[in-house]
Amino acid sequence: MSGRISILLEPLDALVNQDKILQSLIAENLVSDPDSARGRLLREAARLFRDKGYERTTVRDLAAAVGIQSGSLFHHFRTKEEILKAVMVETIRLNTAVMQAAMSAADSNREKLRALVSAELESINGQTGEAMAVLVFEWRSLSEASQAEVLKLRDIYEALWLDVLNALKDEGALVADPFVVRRMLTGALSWTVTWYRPERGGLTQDGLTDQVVAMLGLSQS
Amino acid sequence: MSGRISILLEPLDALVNQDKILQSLIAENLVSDPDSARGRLLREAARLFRDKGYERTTVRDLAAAVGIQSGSLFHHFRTKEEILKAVMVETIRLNTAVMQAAMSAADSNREKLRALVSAELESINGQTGEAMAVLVFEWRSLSEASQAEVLKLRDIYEALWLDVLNALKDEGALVADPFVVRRMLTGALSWTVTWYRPERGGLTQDGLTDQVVAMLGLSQS
DNA sequence: CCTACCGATCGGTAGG
DNA sequence: CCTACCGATCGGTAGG
Repeated sequence: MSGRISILLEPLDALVNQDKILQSLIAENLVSDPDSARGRLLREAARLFRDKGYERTTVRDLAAAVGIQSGSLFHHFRTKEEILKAVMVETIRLNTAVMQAAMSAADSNREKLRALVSAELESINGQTGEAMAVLVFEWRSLSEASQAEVLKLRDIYEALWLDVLNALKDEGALVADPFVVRRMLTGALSWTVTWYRPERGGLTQDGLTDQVVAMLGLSQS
Repeated sequence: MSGRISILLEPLDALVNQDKILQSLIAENLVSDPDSARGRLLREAARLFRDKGYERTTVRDLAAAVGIQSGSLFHHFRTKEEILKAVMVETIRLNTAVMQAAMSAADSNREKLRALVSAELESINGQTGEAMAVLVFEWRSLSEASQAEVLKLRDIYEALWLDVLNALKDEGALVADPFVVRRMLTGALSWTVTWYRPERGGLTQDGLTDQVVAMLGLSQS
């Protein structure tokens, strides 16, 4: 599982697999088609929110990013906050699906944890528009009503993590409390968006995943 | 070191010690006296920035928190951003001093790491006005000129962490890369501000420190 | 999806 | 430290 060939193939497999999942979610109307007007707006919004923050991103920035006038935005969304909510809802839906697929492909709990870490790092730092970092850092910009709505989806997502961490605890592989570990990982992984620059060389995303797993005291199996 | 008495005394010792450090920093004009107009404003600003974010905090919020009119703020600070910079500078100065003291009191590298984790958790979640969380989460709200200025102080602070982590790596106690571990810890520890509520019971700050150390695979000594 | 514009609020200023 | 106010910019609207 750690030979030279799998290192080359894994990212490719993951990409193909992720595209299949995306297509089926679009078909079920759970996420927007990236080629639609709505989809393109959400992708640009996610990028802007991630890079400069929700509060510092104006409706004029959002409109300019997709080449329309600011007033035209409100044909698609009633408020700016609704755009933030949509970004979060679609991000979490896609990621939950991607992670469930990655989990079912893994045999051991250690591999499952590695898959979760890897997928979340990809979602936070990836160029594909799924900005998990927005979900984490802009949470308090969401109205309470929207928070409650997104929280239901988040609970499902978090349950994936807790199941694996609890299993590792039962195995004796994990010493610390699974709940605390998950919260620490949420902070640690999202924080990578501020410093991790894979395009500058150095640590690959796979190498970073290894480091996270090593930090937890779990060998790579 | 882990008897019933030390559990009771440690927090008190830490408080007394921290106050001594604060007094000497005030004497050197490195941080503002908490009882001065400037000091009270910075303390309220830190709390507001931490709780609702810099962008969402208006100059009118800041003025109201100390009972003056918004225009009067600009007698003390030329711009709102200057207030943010002052909060960050004074926070990092105080914390560097507190940490250096904690380090010199510790014998082993494991104890030093524990002291660093404990001090940072206190600075992030404490009620004493030293809001490390602001330094982390509002970094991008700082102008580039101010960032460069604060960065010099941060480098000293980060060096404290890297020295201890590198020593633990050399001892064989740490498996992962010290640099990566420190960045992960930055995210993990600051993220506690969003979920950790010691006043609600449950995990104590000491217990949380234990969990973090346990998560890193380092026993409590 | 555009043009034209709104009321509110923002950070900051002038003069005392 | 206050009163009174500013220009700019914000999210959002009306009518086409």
